[in-house]
Amino acid sequence: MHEVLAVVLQVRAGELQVLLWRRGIEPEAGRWALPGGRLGASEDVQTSVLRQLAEKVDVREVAHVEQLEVFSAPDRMPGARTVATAFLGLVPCVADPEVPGDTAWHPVSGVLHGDPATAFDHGPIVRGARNRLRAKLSYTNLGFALAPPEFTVSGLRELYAAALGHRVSATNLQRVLARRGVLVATGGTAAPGPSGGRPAAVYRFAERDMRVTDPFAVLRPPDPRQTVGEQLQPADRAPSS
Amino acid sequence: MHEVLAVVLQVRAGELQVLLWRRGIEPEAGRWALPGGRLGASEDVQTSVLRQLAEKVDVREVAHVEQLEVFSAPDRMPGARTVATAFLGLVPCVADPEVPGDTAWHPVSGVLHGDPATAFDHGPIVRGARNRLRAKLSYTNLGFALAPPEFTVSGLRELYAAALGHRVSATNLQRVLARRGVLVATGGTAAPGPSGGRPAAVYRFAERDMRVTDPFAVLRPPDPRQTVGEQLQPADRAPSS
DNA sequence: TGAGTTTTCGCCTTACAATCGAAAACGTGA
DNA sequence: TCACGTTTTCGATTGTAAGGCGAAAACTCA
Repeated sequence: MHEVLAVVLQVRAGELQVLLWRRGIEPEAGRWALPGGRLGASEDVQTSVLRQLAEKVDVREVAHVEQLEVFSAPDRMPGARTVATAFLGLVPCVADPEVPGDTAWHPVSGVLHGDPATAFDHGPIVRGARNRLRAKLSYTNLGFALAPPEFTVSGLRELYAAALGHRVSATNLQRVLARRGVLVATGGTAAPGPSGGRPAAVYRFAERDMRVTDPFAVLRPPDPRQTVGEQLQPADRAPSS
Repeated sequence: MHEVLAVVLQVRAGELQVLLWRRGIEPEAGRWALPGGRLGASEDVQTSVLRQLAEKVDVREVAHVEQLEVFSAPDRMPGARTVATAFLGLVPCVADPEVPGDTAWHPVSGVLHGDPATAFDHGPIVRGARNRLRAKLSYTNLGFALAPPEFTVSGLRELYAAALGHRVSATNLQRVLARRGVLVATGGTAAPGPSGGRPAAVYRFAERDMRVTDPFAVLRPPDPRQTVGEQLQPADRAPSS
């Protein structure tokens, strides 16, 4: 038996949260589980996870999906042996999808400390998803999947701080992402807050597909034409991990 | 049905090569396939791929194994629907494992151009493995899995050049890896070549387990104690991708 | 108009990769 | 034995990018 599981993450109330549903029946009744389900006969795993997610949230609100890892310990679940392919899904913070009654958002930091208790091996899966998100926020333009279409630098700073779990300098964020060509100024400005202050410039992400922005400078080809063997293929541009 | 597939890579004759076996029976008879096979009932996918690999090469020669990706297109193989979990395996260049008669090493650059022809979707799987190796060579100490226990900088340079597919500066390689604490001088020197020259210093890798050495400087915590939410767990040190 | 607030910009420091050149250590051949 | 070529290693320099700090800009409210 093969199942797919989705770790859907969103920054809500200044905190990184994960979508879980409360199991009503045994085994593990009362514990919280990741959305997902059985892989269908005529779909691949990515199609399957998007289909199953549609039962929990509006799929159009999921801005990015990628494969995480296979969990296959024989005893990871009671009953028939089940292999799980885990996915990471990201929802922009402006979306507020309607969720079924048994489903709710929970802060990731709490879940990783057992609050609330998770079913089966779903806790480690959430940890892996959070680690992947943190890493990719640093060397890709993945922020687009957490941010609204347009935003201010300080708004984006709060998103990054929540997702990364540490302070982020707005000055640096602006400069680093601008130099990499990730951020583009729209020209507009946002209304200042109630206590005044200079109006913030409005930005958007240049692209809304994931792209590696930090080409691991260490061992970069010294000259584009000095590569040996075959040339770089388009598929090589964004390694899945 | 679930199968595991291994992309076993090694630098041989100055070139990155992959271990393939020639299919003798239909379907796809005569084409070259990745080693692997059916997932057993009482093993997880990593155990399974190591077990199946033991039939092709001596497992003790595989210095590093990691999960790549799940391939699950319903029509990826004829017959019963089969989901494949692909793995990357690395063999040090000094090893020369005995392989069965139907099995042989092939240069990755040729395989990616259809020489020799590969079975099913194994071509794209090899491409994914090569891309993963190239990326991780740059920001981890993964070189230990391709190199002999002891080596000279110029020897290591050739390995990196073969795996990465572009020229690598020996001077920079030495300094970058030394500063990161990846390389350690043994104190010994290698015998000079037939045309003389200064004897090269002998180095080894400080660790033989994969470790991320470039902590994505961009959005690093400004101070270790300023992280919000939970602290970093040991499991967070080496994200699997 | 002045005080307070928030954002933005410029300068400085630090870290690291890449390049260049010199010095060190060896073999070969005159 | 001594000059020469070869190969490796080390030091100095340059360029790029990130992080930190503070000043200036732009707004609200009293």
